[in-house]
Amino acid sequence: MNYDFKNTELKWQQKWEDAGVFHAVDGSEKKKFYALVEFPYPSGAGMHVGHIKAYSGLEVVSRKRRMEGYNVLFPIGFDAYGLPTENYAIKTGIHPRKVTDMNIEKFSSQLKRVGFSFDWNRVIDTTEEGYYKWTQWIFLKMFENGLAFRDKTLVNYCPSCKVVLSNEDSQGGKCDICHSDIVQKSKDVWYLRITKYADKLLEGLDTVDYLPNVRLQQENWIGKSTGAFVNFSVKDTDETLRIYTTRPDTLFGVTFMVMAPEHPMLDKYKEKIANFAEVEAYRTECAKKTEFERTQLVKEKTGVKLSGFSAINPVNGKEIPIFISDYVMMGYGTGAIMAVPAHDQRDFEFATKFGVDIIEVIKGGDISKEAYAGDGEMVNSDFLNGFTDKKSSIAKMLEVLEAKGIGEAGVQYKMKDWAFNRQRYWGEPIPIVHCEKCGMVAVPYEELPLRLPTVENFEPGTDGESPLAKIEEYVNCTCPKCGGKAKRETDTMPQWAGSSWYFLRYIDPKNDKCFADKDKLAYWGQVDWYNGGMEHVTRHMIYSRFWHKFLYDLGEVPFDEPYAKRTAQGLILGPDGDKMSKSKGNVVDPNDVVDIYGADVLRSYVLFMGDYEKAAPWSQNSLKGCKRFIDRVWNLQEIVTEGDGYSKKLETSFHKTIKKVSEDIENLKYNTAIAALMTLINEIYDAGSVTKAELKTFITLLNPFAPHVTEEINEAQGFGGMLANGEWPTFDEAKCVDDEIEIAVQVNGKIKARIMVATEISQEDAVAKAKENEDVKAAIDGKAVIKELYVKGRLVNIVVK
RNA sequence: GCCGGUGUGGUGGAAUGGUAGACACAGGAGACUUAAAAUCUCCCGGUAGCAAUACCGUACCGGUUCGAGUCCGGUCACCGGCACCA
Repeated sequence: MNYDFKNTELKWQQKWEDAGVFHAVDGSEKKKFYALVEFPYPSGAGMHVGHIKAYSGLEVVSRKRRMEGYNVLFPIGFDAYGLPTENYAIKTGIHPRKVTDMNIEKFSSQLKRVGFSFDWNRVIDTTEEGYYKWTQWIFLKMFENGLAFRDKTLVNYCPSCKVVLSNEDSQGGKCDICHSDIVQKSKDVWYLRITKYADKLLEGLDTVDYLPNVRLQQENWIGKSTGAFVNFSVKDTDETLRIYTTRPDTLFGVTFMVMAPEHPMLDKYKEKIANFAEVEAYRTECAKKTEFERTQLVKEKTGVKLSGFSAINPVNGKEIPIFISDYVMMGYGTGAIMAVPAHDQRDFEFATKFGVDIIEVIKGGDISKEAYAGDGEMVNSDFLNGFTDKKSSIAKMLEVLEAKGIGEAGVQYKMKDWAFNRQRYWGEPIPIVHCEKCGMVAVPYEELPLRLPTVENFEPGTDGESPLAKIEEYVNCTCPKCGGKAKRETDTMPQWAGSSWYFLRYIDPKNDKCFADKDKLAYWGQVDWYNGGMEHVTRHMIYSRFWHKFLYDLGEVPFDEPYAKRTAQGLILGPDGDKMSKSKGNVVDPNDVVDIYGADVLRSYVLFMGDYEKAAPWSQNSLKGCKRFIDRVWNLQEIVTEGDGYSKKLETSFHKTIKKVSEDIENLKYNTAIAALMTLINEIYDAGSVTKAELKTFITLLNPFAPHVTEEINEAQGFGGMLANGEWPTFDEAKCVDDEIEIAVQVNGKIKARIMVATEISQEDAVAKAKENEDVKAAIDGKAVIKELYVKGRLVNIVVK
């Protein structure tokens, strides 16, 4: 009997849709479960099997939860704003709207062919007016609350093309298009003040259940450091040069200071700095370097010593020189550092090259060779000498410094404010108007959405302007405040905007009064389980946690953390072991697999191929193993016999398998769950027959993995109903153990025999029985028994001498 | 450089400190077939042996333990994240 997967799969997909079995019910009496997968970016290339793996994990969990009686929300949508679509539009002249619709169409059909149990009534598209209206709304709330602001930054700029370039497009300091030298140009950009939420984002990690690795990456990204701010006075001025340090214990070792070349104090004192021309030359040199180049470690230190401009070390009143160097960044700390060459390798390299003194203040290293960054006894440090252990006494040390007015405790974060604009067409318009009189004015809420105008030409403008800047009827407007002439902001939001709150919209996707109804938000609450790629755990997840916490502070959402639990799947590599990519030509299209083997085989294979959290190469051969398995499941119908309950032979195996599959699904161990079902089917075939009740249990356990074939068997056998609405099997812990088991017998830890014993055998009986074995007898013959151990259900170990 | 993770057959991978290699792929032998595919049966870490069996074996070196793939210390390799972060 051949299994016709093609027609069967289509048939059940239709039946599920007709019956609406996967629709989440708002406010249902049942317990709720919200499973979230990262919504895809609908690219022209279509989906690859990696997407299928990413969704299959929670697909299995969702199907199991429904059978366990939960009201499950398992939605899908499309994160459709972004560069690839825009670039495709520029190349082909097809409007991004049209391209996006086509791609969404393609992705949807691919997803539907796999039979995912998504709630298709709640699909969202971030580029739809009804959606981005609320993205703009949240932005305006941030603007209103001072979290969205404009500031200057340095960008890679090509003076010839008059275009702002990304780091990727300006490698080696040359423009990718015209190959002329790139310069760093100061530009006004939008920022979201995510740094204000740094501590909340960090503390929130204690209240959620993320994979350890996910948590760690977020902590590193936020990069909190504790230390001190210290004020150095500048000689012959009233100026204070403020620095941040994590090592206030080394203050007596400070022999010079370094300022970032962009430090604003330099311009303020250009009259006083005797060699300002040299400073300017160095700055020009630095401006040519891209951020990428500047952060390369392996280059030699460069810099300029300021003449006529020096500082006073506040701990000992000594005069010390000030340098400028590009190893100090304007973007971290205060843009200036105290240099301690004896105990910081970078300062050491600089001091060695420029011939500055190196003073040891912590014993333990050899400062003639390299800087010593470890702990040790403090020396040459006058009133700080008593503080021997830097970790426990740093707080007390700060008290002393504070009392003397030298500095105070401080905190710094590596995380920077979020640069929130792009000079691109295909993104959410930033709803701000620039008025000559009133400055920046928010577009009134009732005018949202501020629609993205339809244009013919999507090329970015010259001088780093958005394509929108060319559309006069869009740009020119009246100020909502004073009614005078004004110009619209023409930049759009970055790709990360729409995805920062999408999980909230699934809760109430069609609401046009608010982003989501309060009662529905209260009912669905947090996302119970969020799964996605490791590549999104820093930016996307931190950005969305930030937005969510902001909305919580506004009283718009009932929980401060959006995701209760976060896991991540490993990549599917190409058959060659490389990362799948179009350029390498090693991409596997799920449609091809569904055509040849069917959706159930594809679904089973992506979960069976290995540890869900690890990367694994695609293997067309291994796929066949899953095909055989599905066929063998179908063919169980040939050996089905009448009869209720489990047969004597298989009862224990069934209880064990129910337990194993149930637990493995909860622990991302889909591969061993499927393996357990394969083991069970092998046992069934060995037994030669399967009862109806057994078959029903088997197909129910397999249903989350292979829903189509199991529904078909369920129907063919007249079991009634749909498995999608079925009940998850239960097991009896007492029935998970066999009466008799095989245990190993070791002598001095080496296995000598294997014997069958009753499961509940006592230590004495087990040891006695072991000693009856001929091989064991031979091994212990004539030796003194020192110790006898019995590990229940595992082994006997006899230690002899 | 710093912080994580991983290292097991020809391959993907299993193993609460307790029988290493479950499950599957590939390979080999056989059955069925005119033949092939499909299916079914058996074998399948290495060395020696006809075999029973013995010894070796989870990157490498050492330790703890009756017992280590698993725990501890060190080394090497690969992967991921951060990175002149003061």
